[in-house]
Amino acid sequence: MPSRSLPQLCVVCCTLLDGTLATLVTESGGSRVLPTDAVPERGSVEGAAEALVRQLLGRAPAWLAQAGATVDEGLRLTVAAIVPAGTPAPAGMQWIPAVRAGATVGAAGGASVRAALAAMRDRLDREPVAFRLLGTHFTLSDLQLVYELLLERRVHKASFRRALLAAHLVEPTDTWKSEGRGRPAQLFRFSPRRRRGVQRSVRFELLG
Amino acid sequence: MPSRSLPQLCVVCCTLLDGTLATLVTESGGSRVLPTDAVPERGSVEGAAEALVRQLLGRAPAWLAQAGATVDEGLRLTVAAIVPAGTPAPAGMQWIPAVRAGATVGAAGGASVRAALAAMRDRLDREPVAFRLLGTHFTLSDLQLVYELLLERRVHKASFRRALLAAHLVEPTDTWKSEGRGRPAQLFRFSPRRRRGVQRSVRFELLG
DNA sequence: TCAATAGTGTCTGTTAGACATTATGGA
DNA sequence: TCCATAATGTCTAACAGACACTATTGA
Repeated sequence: MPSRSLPQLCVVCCTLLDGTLATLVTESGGSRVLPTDAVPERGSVEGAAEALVRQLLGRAPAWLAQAGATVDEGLRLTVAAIVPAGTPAPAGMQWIPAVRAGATVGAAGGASVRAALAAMRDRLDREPVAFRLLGTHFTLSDLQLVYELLLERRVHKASFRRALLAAHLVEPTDTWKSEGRGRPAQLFRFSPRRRRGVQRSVRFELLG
Repeated sequence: MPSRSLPQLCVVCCTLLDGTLATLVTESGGSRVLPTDAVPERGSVEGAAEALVRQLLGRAPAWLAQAGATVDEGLRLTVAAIVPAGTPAPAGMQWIPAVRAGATVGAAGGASVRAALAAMRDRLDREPVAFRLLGTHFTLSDLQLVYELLLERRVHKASFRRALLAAHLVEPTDTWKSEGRGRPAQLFRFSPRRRRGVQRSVRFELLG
């Protein structure tokens, strides 16, 4: 039987750091690579990715999603993971800005980072991606920042808040956060919808 | 080295048949299974899926997308594929309605079918999924039917046509299709947008 | 008082969805 | 004539985006 490289599992672990999206990389002899492990023979892809994050950071990710598979030099699955802001990087690892990560972790790693960011963006309106990047309590400005980072575009403040509250997706708490200057911001909690809102129109965002 | 089952590539090949979505299955000793091949050691997942469809049906798929990976008993990648309506099933294979396929091809196969349908639905507004299920020419009623099949909900006719034409996503031809009864319908062509339309609002379709 | 950020009220143009109506074929 | 399907016109409520404004803190 010919030697066949084992399928690899590559995790793009993202968090919020200094107002930007950051990705976990391991320093490996001068260069940086994404954390990787072998795909197990039993279980699930998500379970293996969760175990890998837990082994690296000491805590389970708050959210996970598959982001694609490639076979350039052996099969390689990419999983996007989210850990809440404030998780420290252990020795030998670093949080680096996601926008720079693509150029830092090699060609295959860069493709994985882009695929993971796309997976998070595509699920932003169906899964609690933004809420998992934040903690349990957050201001609406925090939440808007996360949406703008993931969508890579500006979001209109008044419309954002209106739609958010109309969907009953967040609920206010009785605490406020003061950041030095400016009016203190009210803290909100994630409030999962009971039922899917009526989806009305059909979107055509099609390129060529 | 322990024997390790090779990664499998499973294709959920869909087409339009008698006004429903149909999926290609192979008859294998009384039971039906999804077409499967080994994942190659070089190349790409999409390339391998395309080759498998070409080998089965004698033609390349009109569209492809990865739909996920599972490791219940060995690694298994699922790819969703589309071939245009009218492609005949070769000997030993069958088109069966996609809604029934989930219960026909076993547990793992059923999960693959559901994942493939979800992949098509999720990309419906970004990629020409519906147009690839149809031929080069189609009526707007045909197109609306495909959207309704993939979204699994009714679509409002007037709004659908308005949004479609406003996006310049289709262009009329000077031919009409008559189906026996009723007024003949004008045939349209797919007309890819040059640039992405301005994306405005943020959607919150979030469940719990 | 000023700068900075949070949050709201109002207006306007766009559009989704409802509904009715016309158009055009076959039986 | 009747039926079936295609296609369009109009109305209304909802809503996105713009803008201006108020609110509340620290410096």
